[in-house]
Amino acid sequence: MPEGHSVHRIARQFERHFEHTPVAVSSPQGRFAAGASQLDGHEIVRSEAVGKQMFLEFDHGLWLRVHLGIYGAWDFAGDITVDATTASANGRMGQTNQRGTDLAAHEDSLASMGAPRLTRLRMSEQEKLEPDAESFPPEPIGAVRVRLLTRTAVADLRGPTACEVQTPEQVDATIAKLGPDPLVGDPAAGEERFVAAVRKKPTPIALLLMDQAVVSGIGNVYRAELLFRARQNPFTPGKELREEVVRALWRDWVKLLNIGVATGQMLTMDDLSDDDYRKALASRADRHWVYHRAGEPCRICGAPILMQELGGRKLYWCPVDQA
DNA sequence: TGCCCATGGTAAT
DNA sequence: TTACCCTGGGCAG
Repeated sequence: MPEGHSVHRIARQFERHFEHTPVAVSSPQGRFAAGASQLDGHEIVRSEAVGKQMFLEFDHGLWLRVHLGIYGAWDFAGDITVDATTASANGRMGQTNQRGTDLAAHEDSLASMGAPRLTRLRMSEQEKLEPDAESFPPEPIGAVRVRLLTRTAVADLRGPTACEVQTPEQVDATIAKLGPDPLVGDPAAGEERFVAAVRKKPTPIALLLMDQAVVSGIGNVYRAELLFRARQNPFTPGKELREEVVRALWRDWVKLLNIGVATGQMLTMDDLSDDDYRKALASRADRHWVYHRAGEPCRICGAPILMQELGGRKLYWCPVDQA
């Protein structure tokens, strides 16, 4: 269930630890045996994320496309590192509140806290790094659809919605169906595509933000939080939104995505006091404006947050601030 | 300890 | 429209 930010982080792991070295590809679970044999022994030459999809290019021109879906996950083990960041992408660099450095220290400690050479990193909606005393490579845990193994690192994929070998043409076709991802291609062009797509549709903006053909990478959490941050009613048809409002939604998505990629967490309350910000980092609870807060008081006006199923997903909003 | 649900998209029906 | 993927966190008991 990772939203877009996690997939970019996962692609970065492959970039750092799996490119330009032969990869043994197997399917311990068996369901990807045929695909694995097409890729086995080749080198990965490129790792890309577009929205919630990830693409690994192999040196003979074939690609592996993976979509984690609601509970897919990658487990990395071996000589790998967690992505320690400077939090520079979260817009706080240079400010006086020290949050960026707090965050960097937090992640550094995770990566270096007596970390042995062999570590295990689970990347799904949350990230967990733990020492791994086992021998290398470790036994697959659970139903491993694909195992990618190099001399020093291993990545196990479990429970994906999509996992298939694609030709370059098929990759192009898949990406062509996706809306813009702020971290792929020209962000300004992405903004124009997003604005045009939203403003011609009668569909409620809450549905458009979740539509991967309109914009890539937004999931149920970011959708709810973006709409609250913009103080927009989720049911307003896209075509009725003022252009400035749609542009502001895109720019806020760019901001939240960058924070997510830098921190590995969906931090959506960036206007908190320093104290509350540390609490939000420390505990997973209470870190959102409206997501998963049905019945609880709005953090701004106190009105009970509403929840309604829309398009098969739960939508949360404040009936007063987003009237 | 067991049950339910979840930060999705695909494919069968 | 519904089943599937078949995991893991939260929570009731």
